[in-house]
Amino acid sequence: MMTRSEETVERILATARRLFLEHNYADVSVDRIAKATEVTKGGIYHHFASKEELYLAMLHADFAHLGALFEEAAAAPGSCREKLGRLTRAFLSLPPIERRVMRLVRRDINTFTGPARARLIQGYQRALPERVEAVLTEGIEHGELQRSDPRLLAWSFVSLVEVALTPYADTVFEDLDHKLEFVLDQFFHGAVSRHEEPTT
Amino acid sequence: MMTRSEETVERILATARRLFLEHNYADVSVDRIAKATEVTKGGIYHHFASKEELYLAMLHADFAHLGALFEEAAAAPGSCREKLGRLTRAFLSLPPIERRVMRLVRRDINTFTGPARARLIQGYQRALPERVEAVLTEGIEHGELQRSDPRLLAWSFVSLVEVALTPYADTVFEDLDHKLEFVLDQFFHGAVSRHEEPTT
DNA sequence: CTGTGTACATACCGACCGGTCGGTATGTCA
DNA sequence: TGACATACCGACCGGTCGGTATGTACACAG
Repeated sequence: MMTRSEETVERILATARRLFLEHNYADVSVDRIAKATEVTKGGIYHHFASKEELYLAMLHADFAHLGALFEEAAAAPGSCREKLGRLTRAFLSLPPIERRVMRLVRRDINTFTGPARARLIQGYQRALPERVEAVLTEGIEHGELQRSDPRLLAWSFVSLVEVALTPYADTVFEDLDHKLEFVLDQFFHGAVSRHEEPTT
Repeated sequence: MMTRSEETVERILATARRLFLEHNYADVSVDRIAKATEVTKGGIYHHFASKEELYLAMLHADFAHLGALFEEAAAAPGSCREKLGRLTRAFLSLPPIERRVMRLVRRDINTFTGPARARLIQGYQRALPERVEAVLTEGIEHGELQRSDPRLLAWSFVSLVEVALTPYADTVFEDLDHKLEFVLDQFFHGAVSRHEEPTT
């Protein structure tokens, strides 16, 4: 069972997550988080040493959570494409608020410097791009993919997924399956006209 | 010849560009720009109505400049791939500071709301993604590319170029040509092993 | 019932920010 | 040379922010 303290911390983190997703790091004041959580600023500073620590704690918790999810999706057997498909499906199936956490890093990364920044990047890398990279490295070794830098490919893939997350993309695709197909096809086969017949 | 006023404005814009590239919009105070330009805050507010206007003026000037450059690169005749190649080469050949301006929008976009935000997005869209989209639309009509949403493809392509802009990418590729080849190959043909022989 | 630590609330500080404003130095033209 | 505009300075204001110092309600141990 949760102690009252733990529960308060969770409430603060949930509120902070929501606000930080909607606004800039700088535009979300500690007092604002406090009021939205129905706590006071003093209450927040009882649980967190600084605004920065609160922000980082929130992000790293989500990184750990999402990282485990992706790990599981990539672990099951199958081809490179199947693994990436499962991983991406897991991502796209997340509730929007959790999904968008992964974009926060890219947005607010310049707010931090030094070790905090390094940890932030590392946390993000481990949660998503490195999982993708592992799958791709395997794909290259098995001859499924041509020899290319796996990290760069991983970033390309993640970028492609992010494009599919835009509101505009939702107007293009009927459902998640079509969206997923676009991402995978574009990544694996590119945009050129394909002349080979479908393997009926 | 430049008047003294114009010259000062240019100096302010140049300093602002540098600082805004290095730090968040919120973290760059008007006073900071003033000190770095060796002007006072009052001096800046003589030329610009607000911090926001200063920021937007800087970005839109760059958008116009870069947009014209890309327009020219895409205008010359050739296949879809050749056009994108020229456009991307023009981009990659820019001095780093000008190149990175295009990433600013994505980073600071959440700082603004309402019309300023809309204009910002529009300015960026017109300068880069729409040029790419035009080339791709043509490519689809000519049968070079498979039928797919051109805007989504354009964003995918731009994302791919952005990946190639990371410092890590510089450690992977020997020179600009290899980098360009990676971007184009990945976009047009994807990551799978290609079994067809090279067209000697 | 009393002591003691935890979990907050309240009040406040110092720094800083965007923006204003009165004044001044430097022209430019009549 | 005087009238006026432009370019710029520097002090200042109201407001907000992150962070702190202090008070207090309450759970639980003895």
